[in-house]
Amino acid sequence: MDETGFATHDHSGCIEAGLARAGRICAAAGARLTPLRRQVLEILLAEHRALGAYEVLEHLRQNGHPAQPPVAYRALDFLVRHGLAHRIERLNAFVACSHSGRDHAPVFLICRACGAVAEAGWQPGAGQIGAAARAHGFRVEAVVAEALGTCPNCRAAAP
Amino acid sequence: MDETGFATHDHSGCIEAGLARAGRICAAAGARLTPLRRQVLEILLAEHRALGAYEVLEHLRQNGHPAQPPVAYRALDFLVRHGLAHRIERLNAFVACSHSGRDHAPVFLICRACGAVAEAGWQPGAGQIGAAARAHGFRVEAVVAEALGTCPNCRAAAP
DNA sequence: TGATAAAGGGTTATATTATAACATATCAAG
DNA sequence: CTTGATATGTTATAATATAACCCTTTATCA
Repeated sequence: MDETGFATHDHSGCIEAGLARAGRICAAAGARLTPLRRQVLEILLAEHRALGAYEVLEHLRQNGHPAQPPVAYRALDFLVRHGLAHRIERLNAFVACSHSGRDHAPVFLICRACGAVAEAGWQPGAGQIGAAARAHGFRVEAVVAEALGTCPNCRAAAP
Repeated sequence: MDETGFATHDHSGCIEAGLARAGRICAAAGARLTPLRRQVLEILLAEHRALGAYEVLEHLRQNGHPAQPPVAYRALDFLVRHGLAHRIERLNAFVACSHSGRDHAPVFLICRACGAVAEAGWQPGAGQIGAAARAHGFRVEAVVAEALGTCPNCRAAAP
């Protein structure tokens, strides 16, 4: 499975697959997926929404880890650097990556009602941001693309 | 002038035009462009970059206004609600709007080197975010679209 | 006009998000 | 084993943002 979207699915398999994929990516990159980093990724994978760093910290503490803020931020930073998680700017929060490829440019669909975050791929350089950049002579190095709205599940529940 | 981009231009005229436009928009909307709000807008217009709320606050204080944080945040919130300024999520900062129309969906080009922010219009619903939303059955209500990179001036200066 | 509701602004305190700085521990390479 | 690099633990604090309260100004209308 490359992308989960808002569809319901087997979540335990989803977590296992995410952890396995993370192991492969880190091995290939020569990066160390330590128990702490793995645990933070597991926390993110267990939700289908973005978690704030202090929420992650709370989960760590509930797991018996007496962590201080830098512990969460450093692990999250590692995951983001290696493409295993993404930062959602609009929410000051982090979400597990649900795409396989490295170096993808994601666009996020964030549900206001339930907090779920779907991740879709896109072509940086193509489309309207690319056109605007070319028109201004601007060289794009990173893109933040986040849409807020309502997911189909929540519209079905409260239309 | 509808858009400034990264081109150099007459800045005093730029500020005056922005304030005049703000006056028209507020009059049309029945909103009050009070001296404080006008002053904050003027501070934003005087730079071509995004300013943090505390930077705005610092400018207010230098102008003799003994302001506390809520003063800046409330004025910025007003400007954003009325489309006179935009919040740049990636920077936790605010920039004066450089487009005429109300209810436009902006995309921002943010230069890493000089901090300048250019604003381009776009068609929400069209393009790749719209396509991703349709594919997921997601209803988009607001979009954050921000590109980080280098502007032509900075690439010319340090290629 | 004067009462009154609604909006704006002043101020204090505090919540939330994020990082600097330094000590200790663990790992990988020679 | 030792050494350099990476990771983690810990304290303190910086940076961003808002709650809550009070008073003033503005708009509305009997």
